Amino acid sequence: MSTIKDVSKFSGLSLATISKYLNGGNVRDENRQRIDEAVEALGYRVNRNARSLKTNRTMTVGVVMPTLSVPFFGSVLSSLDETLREAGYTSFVCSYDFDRDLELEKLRVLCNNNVDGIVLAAQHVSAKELNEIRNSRGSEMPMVLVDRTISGFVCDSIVIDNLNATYGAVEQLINAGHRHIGIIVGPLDISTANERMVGYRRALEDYGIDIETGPRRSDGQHEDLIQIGRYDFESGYRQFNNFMDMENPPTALCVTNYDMTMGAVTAAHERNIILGKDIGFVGFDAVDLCRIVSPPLSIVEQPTQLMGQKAGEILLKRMAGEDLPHPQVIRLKSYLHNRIYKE
Amino acid sequence: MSTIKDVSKFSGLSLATISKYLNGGNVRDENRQRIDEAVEALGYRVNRNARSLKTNRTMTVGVVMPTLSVPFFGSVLSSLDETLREAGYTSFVCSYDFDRDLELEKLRVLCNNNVDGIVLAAQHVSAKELNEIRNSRGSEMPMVLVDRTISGFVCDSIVIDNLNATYGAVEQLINAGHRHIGIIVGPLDISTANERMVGYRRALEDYGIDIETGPRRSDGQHEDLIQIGRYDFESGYRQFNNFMDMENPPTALCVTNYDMTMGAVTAAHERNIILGKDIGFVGFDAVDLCRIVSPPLSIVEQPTQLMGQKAGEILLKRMAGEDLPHPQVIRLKSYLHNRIYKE
DNA sequence: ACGCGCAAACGAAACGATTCGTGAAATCCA
DNA sequence: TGGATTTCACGAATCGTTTCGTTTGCGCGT
Repeated sequence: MSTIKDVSKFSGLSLATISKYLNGGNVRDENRQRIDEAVEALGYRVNRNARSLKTNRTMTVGVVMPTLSVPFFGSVLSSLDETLREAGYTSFVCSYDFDRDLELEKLRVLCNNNVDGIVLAAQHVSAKELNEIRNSRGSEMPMVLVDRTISGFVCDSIVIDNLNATYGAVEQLINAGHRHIGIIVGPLDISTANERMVGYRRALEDYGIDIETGPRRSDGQHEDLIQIGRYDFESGYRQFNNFMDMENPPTALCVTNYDMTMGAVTAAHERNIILGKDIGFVGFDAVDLCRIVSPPLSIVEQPTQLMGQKAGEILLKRMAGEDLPHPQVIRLKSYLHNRIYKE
Repeated sequence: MSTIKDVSKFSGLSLATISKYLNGGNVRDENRQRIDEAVEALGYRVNRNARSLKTNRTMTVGVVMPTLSVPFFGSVLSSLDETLREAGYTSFVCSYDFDRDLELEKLRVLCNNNVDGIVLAAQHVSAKELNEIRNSRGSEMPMVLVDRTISGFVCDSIVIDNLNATYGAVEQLINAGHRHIGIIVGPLDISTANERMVGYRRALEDYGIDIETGPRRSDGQHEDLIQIGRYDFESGYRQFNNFMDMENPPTALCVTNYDMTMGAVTAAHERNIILGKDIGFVGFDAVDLCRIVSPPLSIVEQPTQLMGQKAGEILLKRMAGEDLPHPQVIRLKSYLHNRIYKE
């Protein structure tokens, strides 16, 4: 592999001149040509390691996600990457596969590789650990949380207004006359799941509906209208069936992510339950489905693209050293595709 | 940020000794302690850039995928990452979002960042370009193709035996008595799609069934039993409907990836067609579905985990400098979950 | 007590870039 | 044409490691 020295020898110019030109500086036209020639002839390419050693910048961003098997994150990543790329940064993506230890390890590895910034959809990691990571180098590591936040950790974040997302969904079901409404949420240690549950609770509260409202089981107990899943297909499928197997099933259902929505829809099909007609239904994320299933489903759509873009923009600013008023928290609105069933 | 020099000063030992110890060398017990103390006290962490500059190794692997929004790749990535991680490597994932230019760019960027090896699910890039990339540094860059290959590019690859996958699927349909069988394949510039189509053709051929066999349209023309989709939900949905809208629809269908299978299943539900009963059906990848839908679907399952693992193993060997007999091509068998419909 | 051998510590030279201060050349204007 | 001013090239130091060849020092046997 040829180095800048070789280029220097080949062209008869000094190291400094070559370097300057390569970084966008001005050189005499004649020299520009000689350098170009030399670079071409030698197949020279800068050694990023050497450069980074001097400049303390790698022009890379580390991205850490819970998984890469869920389209939601794929979509966020895609626009995030685009935003960063336009500014000359490359994003390196890691998944921690929902694993606690791996989540921390990936963050550490990225830091050790001197990324210039980090985008993180956090789950298990604690505020203390995150602070440690953020301060694990000279200057504070630029960092943006997406989708999920960690309580107690003050940080730029781009999240969905999850509370109002489910609030709106449930509100719509209430307005359609439902009073006995179930919800399938995700693991409560994930901030989004928790917020979505709160939105559900608050909607019922605001409309004066006791969560325990509705028929009782024959043993006098209320059946639990909040079912906790694991954000996967299986959970949606199983919890939907749980609901339907109740003595007094809810008359409407809200399902709070893509995979679980798919699971619930599948289960419904199997039981010949027409969603939107036989029972009220609002799903999450599955916008393709909502266009295709008939009758169309009501779906909460999350602005994944925007989320990735905003995250990128803020991170870029931080990396550029702009100091914004400290914790920039952007709460994006979701959009409720509202399809009222008509005969 | 403190450097190894600081550690040296703090501990009173020389640079060389510290470095040696940090890289697993032997030092006197007393010194080991002093170094540990110093490292702890100063919060020292090695600078990977400086290290890489000297060693010419970064202990990182670049992974380039067509997209991150498809569970298939997510699953491959997960086991690949695990395999590499166990050997001390970190994998950095990039997606090219099906884009030609981006595919090349990502590869280049990775090379410039001095990854020690590359795993690639290739689509648009040419053999020539790949060779250029592979030789764009002193020694040949270790490289493994997964899932998709590029004709003319000689390289270690882990792929599915796609031909026999569809062959087996179609064979099963034939054995069940079908003679008028349709297939939905992906874009033919993707090697997997092409191979799957060939498998379909060959099965029909081997069983003496003319692809043109079956009833003709009223205008005397045969209708096309090979529909080309784009490997997405939409395609599966649309092409399924295309098939069913034919004058003489096929009596059985093979759908050749996850998203298109989901699309087809959705369309079938909408038309009240029971797959496996009303028409013969074999899908791809959607193993969760096959367990859940009733009657269960016949599904071709691809060994994604194994694929990631094998890719990792071979890459590790290459990076370690082992020279295996040149192009290692591993062709993994898919598994046909065969559910015969019974009343 | 002496020297031998081995293990461990050391000094210094890289690795391949950037950058700062300086000086030479080119350009300008009167 | 000469001096002022700008432009551009250069040398040398530096970033934080690893590593090679050498020296130091410890323990042991006789």
